[in-house]
Amino acid sequence: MTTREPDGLPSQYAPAEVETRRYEQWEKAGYFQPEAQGHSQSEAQQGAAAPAFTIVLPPPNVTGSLHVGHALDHTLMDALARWHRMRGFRTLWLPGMDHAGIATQNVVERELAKEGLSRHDLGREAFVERVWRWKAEYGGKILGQMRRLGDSVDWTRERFTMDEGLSRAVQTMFKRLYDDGLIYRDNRIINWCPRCLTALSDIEVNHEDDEGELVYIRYGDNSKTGDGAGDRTGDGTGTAAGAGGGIVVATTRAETMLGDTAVAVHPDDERYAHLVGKTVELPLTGRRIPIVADAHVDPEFGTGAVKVTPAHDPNDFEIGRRHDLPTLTIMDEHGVITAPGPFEGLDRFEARPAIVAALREDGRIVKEVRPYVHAVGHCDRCGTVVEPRLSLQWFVRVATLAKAAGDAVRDGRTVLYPSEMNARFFGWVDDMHDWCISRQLWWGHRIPVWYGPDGPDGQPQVRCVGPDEEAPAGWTQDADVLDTWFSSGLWPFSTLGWPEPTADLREFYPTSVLVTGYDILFFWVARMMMFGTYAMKDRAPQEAVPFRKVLLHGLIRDQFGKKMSKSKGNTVDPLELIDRFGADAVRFTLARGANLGGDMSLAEDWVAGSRNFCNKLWNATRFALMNGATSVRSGELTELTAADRWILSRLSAVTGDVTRWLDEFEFGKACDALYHFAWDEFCDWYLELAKVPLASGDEAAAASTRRVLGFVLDQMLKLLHPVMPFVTDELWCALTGEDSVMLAPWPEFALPDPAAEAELASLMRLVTEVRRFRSDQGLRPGQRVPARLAGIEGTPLAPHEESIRSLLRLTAPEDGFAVSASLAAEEVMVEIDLAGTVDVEAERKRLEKDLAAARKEAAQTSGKLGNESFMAKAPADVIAKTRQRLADAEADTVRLESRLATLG
RNA sequence: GGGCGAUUGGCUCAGCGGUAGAGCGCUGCCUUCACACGGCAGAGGUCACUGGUUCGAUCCCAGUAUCGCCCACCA
Repeated sequence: MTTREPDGLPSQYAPAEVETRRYEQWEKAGYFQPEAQGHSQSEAQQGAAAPAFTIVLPPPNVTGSLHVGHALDHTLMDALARWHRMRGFRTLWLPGMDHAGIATQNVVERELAKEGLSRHDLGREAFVERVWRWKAEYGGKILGQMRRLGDSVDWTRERFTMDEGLSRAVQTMFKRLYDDGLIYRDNRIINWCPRCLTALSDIEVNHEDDEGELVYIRYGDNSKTGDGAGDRTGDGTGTAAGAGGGIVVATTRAETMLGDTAVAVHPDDERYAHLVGKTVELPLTGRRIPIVADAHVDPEFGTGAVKVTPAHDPNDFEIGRRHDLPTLTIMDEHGVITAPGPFEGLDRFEARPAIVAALREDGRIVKEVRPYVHAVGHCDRCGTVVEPRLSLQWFVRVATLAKAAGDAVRDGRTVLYPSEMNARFFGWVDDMHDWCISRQLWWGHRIPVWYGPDGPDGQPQVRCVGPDEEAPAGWTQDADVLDTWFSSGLWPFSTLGWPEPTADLREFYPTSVLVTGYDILFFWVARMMMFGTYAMKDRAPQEAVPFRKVLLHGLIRDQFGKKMSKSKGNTVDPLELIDRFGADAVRFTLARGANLGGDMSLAEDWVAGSRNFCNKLWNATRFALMNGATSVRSGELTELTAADRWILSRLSAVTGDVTRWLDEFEFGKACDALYHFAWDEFCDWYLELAKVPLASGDEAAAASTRRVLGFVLDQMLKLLHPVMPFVTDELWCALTGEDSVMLAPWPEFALPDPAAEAELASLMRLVTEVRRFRSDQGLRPGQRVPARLAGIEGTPLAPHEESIRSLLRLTAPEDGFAVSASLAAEEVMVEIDLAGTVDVEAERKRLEKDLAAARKEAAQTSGKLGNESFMAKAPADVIAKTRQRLADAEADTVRLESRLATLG
């Protein structure tokens, strides 16, 4: 039940209204823009320009909506941005979106299909126009969702990979690479998606284990004697080339045999040495093809003989080049057989069994068919099995670019977190294939190359056209567009105005940190580093890299540790969680689970737990306000009690810890530290202790406590703000009367007090001990019990007698007080009058259990101290600690024995 | 096929060469005047297995098992 209290704050935090109002206020005030952040509050930085802190948002697909992976990504980025803003950095978090070539085109094509149209019915220009219309209407849903999360991005600098400035950047980059000979066009085997009808780069292909068949086929015919291989075989050279003659090859893609133009064996393979240079007959076709020797062949695999299909397999293509074999294309772009004959017009997956069946008509040809599980490439976008296809495409020559990217990490100009990712990164950049960048799509950046009339060499003239150049009249532009990742690779600098020498580029590049899941380290990070170091090569090397740090966080799994996927139905919608628990709760849960390098699981229960934490903060602040707390500066903290000095000492520790953890991207540890400080130390102990002076009637003591309450709360809310922006802003403003905590200076408070910590630790041990007794005795928590704290005078706990009595609900001894139980704790004998109702058996059981534990501990530690090897080799501090443990255990033993004795 | 990581209470995870931690869940008591989205107390683990190094191993090393991820042009 929510009741409205006199202080104006209801007893439960209601996130929805606060979130909407606060976000609007922040945006309106311009806090997200570095220009409006007013960097004058930090004395340390006066006179000097505030340092810049930059994050570019990994641009989500224009087709996308916010999933829980984004929510984690964004929470970490926003926490970093907010933290740096509070520390006085000119902070820019730049948002934007990716045009997502294939994904977007597919979406719009599906929409067209509902109208019975294909993109070809519209034509290129109208189709692209239609995609833009789709974008205007439905695209970018994710941007609105980011506001719900509280993302403090600078909306005035939002960019899109297809907007005019970025398109110029793309064209400029292409032209520079082209002029430097780093872009070329070639006829090569590329990954082809027969459904999307476009080339794909290696990273757009996912390898999955599929069940297939390995078919052993005998090439060459020994039913007739005569030329070729047949007449020399059958001489016991093994099963491969054995009885029956010819040569047996193994294949998983039987249909490609129609395009075979050779059989290859290893040059050192003695089984086949006599066949090299001969020809065999290719079944079903009547063609004779040569047997060649090539070192690529693995003699151990299959029969050691490989069919060679240069037009349909990348390895075979290379073999074909080395041996000058013809390329025979037998399939069209849809994966339909085009080779004349009975299989023409069949889809590749229909042709495969059909061809095996046809081969089987002659019982001697198919030697064996065995089930075979092997990795097959699938289109990243639609899942269709990728077909290697020979075609004319554009490529980036990556060797030098990739090396530069690798060097940036090797030199420490860019640091990966966690560093375990270095090995993966190097493995990738050091062995990268040339990047196929042309796509047979309509949605994307058109390749800026134009073709004219034939030149002197009989080939059409080619010209790469820069952004400020005109193509010669009458020439035609290349029909293809660029891979989406080409433009995203420019993101850290194209968004800041490159290639123009803008002020933003000067100030905010290199960006400070890139935050992303480790799954796209290679997709995207490596490319940005290749392009960034190249585009900025006129800068000093350490200023050329696109980011100084890369934070790679784990993936989010469900509560059972399983990867989330739509097909499993175990996805979590972050917006629904925000609706139910509030954005701060979702953010805190994600940040708390974010351990460097580790994946995290997400369950609703934890979000509920974080929601409870928000509410705890809410009520702690409400309590403080109801008691007249206001924020003060640390200089106003005077007349401090031990409890005050204790909480201030703990605040000092958590301030240092949180700052350090954030600096190391250890969000989980920072959140844990704050959670325990706020809940266990501040709420459960300090607020309870504070009730004594607040209610004491001693106005000086109450005023001092109000100041400490206000100060600690003020600092604590600031420390929490990067991760929980909404609730902290609302509460901090209620406490201080300021407009927003967003630009409040980050706490640097340090007032450690070991003596106070020791004193309060002693108090807590005593209180806990007596509470346990009370619980064991079945006393209701609220029940007042007469008690005497015998012997407290002169101990460090003496000043706390009133607090102890308050925490334990102990009343002063009155007439007729009779000790029915006494517990020795912390040098104090707590004598309690239970009016004779003490449960002796329960107490005896408890004491005997504790006594057994204490004796065991004493025996163990004493044994250790009697061990010569231990005493000789263990370090002094360990021995000292062990001695202390023994002393404690012995003291406990004595104490417990005496308590047992008093039970009678 | 290659590389990397994981294996700790019911669940999800921290931790770390020297007395096992958290959150949630669980048990008992309690509407004590900030909060039942709460308070207090409590139960629960031979830190995957087998060896090794060490005075001492959950932690270091080797091997085994299981799981996960990334990379991959052996047909």
